Amino acid sequence: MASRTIRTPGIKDVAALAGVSASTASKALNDTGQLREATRERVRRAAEQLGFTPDSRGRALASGRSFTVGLITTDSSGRFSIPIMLGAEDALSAGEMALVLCDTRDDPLREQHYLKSLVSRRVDGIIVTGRRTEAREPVDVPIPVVYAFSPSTDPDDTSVIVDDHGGAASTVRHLQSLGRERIAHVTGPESHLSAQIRAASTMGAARSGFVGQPLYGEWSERWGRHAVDVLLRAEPTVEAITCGSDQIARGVCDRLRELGRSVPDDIAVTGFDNWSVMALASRPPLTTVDMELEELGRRTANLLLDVIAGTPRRGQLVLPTRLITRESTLGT
Amino acid sequence: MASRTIRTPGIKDVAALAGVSASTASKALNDTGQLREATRERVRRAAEQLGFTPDSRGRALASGRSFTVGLITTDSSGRFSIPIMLGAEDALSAGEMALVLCDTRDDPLREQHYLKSLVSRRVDGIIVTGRRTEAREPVDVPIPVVYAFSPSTDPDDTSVIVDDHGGAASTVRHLQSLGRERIAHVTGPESHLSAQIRAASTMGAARSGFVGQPLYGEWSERWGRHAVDVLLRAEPTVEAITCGSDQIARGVCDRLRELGRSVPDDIAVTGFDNWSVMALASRPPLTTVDMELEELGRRTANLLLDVIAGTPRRGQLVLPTRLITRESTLGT
DNA sequence: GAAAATCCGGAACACGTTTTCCTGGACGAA
DNA sequence: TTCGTCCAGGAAAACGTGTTCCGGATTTTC
Repeated sequence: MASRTIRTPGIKDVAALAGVSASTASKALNDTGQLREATRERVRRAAEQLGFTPDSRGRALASGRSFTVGLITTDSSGRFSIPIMLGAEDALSAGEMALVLCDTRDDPLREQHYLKSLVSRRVDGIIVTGRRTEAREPVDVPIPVVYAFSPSTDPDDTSVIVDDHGGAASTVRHLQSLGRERIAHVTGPESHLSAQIRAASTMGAARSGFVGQPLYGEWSERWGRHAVDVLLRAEPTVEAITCGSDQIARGVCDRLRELGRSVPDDIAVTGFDNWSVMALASRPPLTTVDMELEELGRRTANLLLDVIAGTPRRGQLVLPTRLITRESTLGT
Repeated sequence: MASRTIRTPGIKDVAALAGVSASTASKALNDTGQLREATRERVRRAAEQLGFTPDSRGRALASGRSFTVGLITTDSSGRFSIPIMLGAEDALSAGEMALVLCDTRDDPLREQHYLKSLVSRRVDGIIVTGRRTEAREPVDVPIPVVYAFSPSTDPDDTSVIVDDHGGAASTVRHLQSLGRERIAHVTGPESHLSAQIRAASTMGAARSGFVGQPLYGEWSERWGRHAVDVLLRAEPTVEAITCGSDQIARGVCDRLRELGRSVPDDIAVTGFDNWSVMALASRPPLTTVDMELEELGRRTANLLLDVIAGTPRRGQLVLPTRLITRESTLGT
């Protein structure tokens, strides 16, 4: 029993080595209290020598905060949640906050479980994000919550969302500035709010230039290709096609090329998402709308930090999108 | 000063309501100690009535564990880290463990920072993952660590890696079973270990049937398209092309179709990764190798739990891949 | 030289839980 | 009745830190 298990040194060990009390050591390391500089330095050296790392569990207990926030996502496999997550993590880590990840896999039971776990961990706040732009039921926890991408149905909650409307309108204005008037729109399922909004905004911006009706389908290249056939049969004079996603736009480009129509000379095409693997691999590369999701994640995190700090900002914050112009409208 | 700020109820509140001491309440709720069933029930009811949620910070302090593990990833935007992360999170959450996410963005400084933070949080263990299959420097922390995807250079560390060799060989055997003998290989940069290994294994499995040399390039559709031109010029009699990634394979298929060559009737094609957005959108859909990364994440997490529990399993664990057969080799 | 102001550092407590040890009572056996 | 055994539950310590308060020492002031 001579040698006990080695322990990571605590503040008491540091204090002992420096010849002071634990409380003095705490003050020295946190630059608080009234201490002689010499003492401070002595403690610092002792801490360094022992490789002291403060135990944040103790700190959390003492401070009443955990310096942790939870991220609840209904689908982290999706390409929307990921950048949001990364942006949030980035902003939080700057504030010495850790992010614990909870993927509910769209299961309400799992969500309840995770919420309970986060409450139990006394996280300082929670970010809730989803895959759709439809508003979602607010979560019921005694902890600050901010919603990202999928807003809360309660308008008094804090939500950060994408400006689908502005994004769609920006593609139309861009095309109009290039002299394209007759504009069509191909997008995903009509049941998706984002598809509806983008379609409505596109029609609104194109005004009388809009040809036919929005073509609703699915978020796939296959649908994009098929939609071209449908569209050209009905509206052979179309000058530009705005698409609800880059996948659709890529399908549109592929089909147009197969039909011998030049993009953008004959018909200009725009996408939505700036999903690089689609937008850049498309032939030609796509002019598209970047939702700046990573920035959205950062903003969300900072908003959450504000709420935690006691200065909440209620309501929906709509973040602007950015138009990325490439060959599919500009040519080479 | 009559009413204090509302607090979330602690175990003492539960104990008071049930008319017992805090320690008794703890025993009742944890099914430990010697208590009358009636007392247990009384405490449970009190806890429920108050909506009591145990504070895991206190528990962590008392138990010496934090029930938290860290995940260090050098690139979480990449499509390899994500599934690993999700698999790990899945396996860990089953064990009531939380996962804190640390994206180093390939910056050694950030990595150091995160490691320090995780040590400070006294996480029970750390998972380190990367974007490449090359071995990486081990991290230096007094905490159990398991490496996923990118193994540690120290063979005594615990690492879980993908069977690149077996995956490549499985595509060749599949093609041979379909009667294809003359097999070529198009892959990414020769500087990438995974490209080298997949190429070597392909050649080894194809034996004398291998035509020419492996074509090294980049992980892009563009390179896949270009490689077809190079290959057909040099080896017009090739019967199958195995590719180092689905992106390359998709490019290969596209170019072959443009040249009027049928896939798979004239030339069969295989990919690698089973990246659905590539493999399924390709025309035709790709036979490819699924690295089962989510399973890899789960296995990694379970291995870490073993290490934490005190039964480490040292060395490299090579996880098998799964061949997914689709029209690019089978036809319709 | 004495009183007052200032500075430094330590003791004690708080945070919320678990765990170890202990006590008082009930009960059975001799 | 007395002793021993067993059981239910309480008191206290432990985990590691931050903070508040307080006393002693040193310096300043008259």
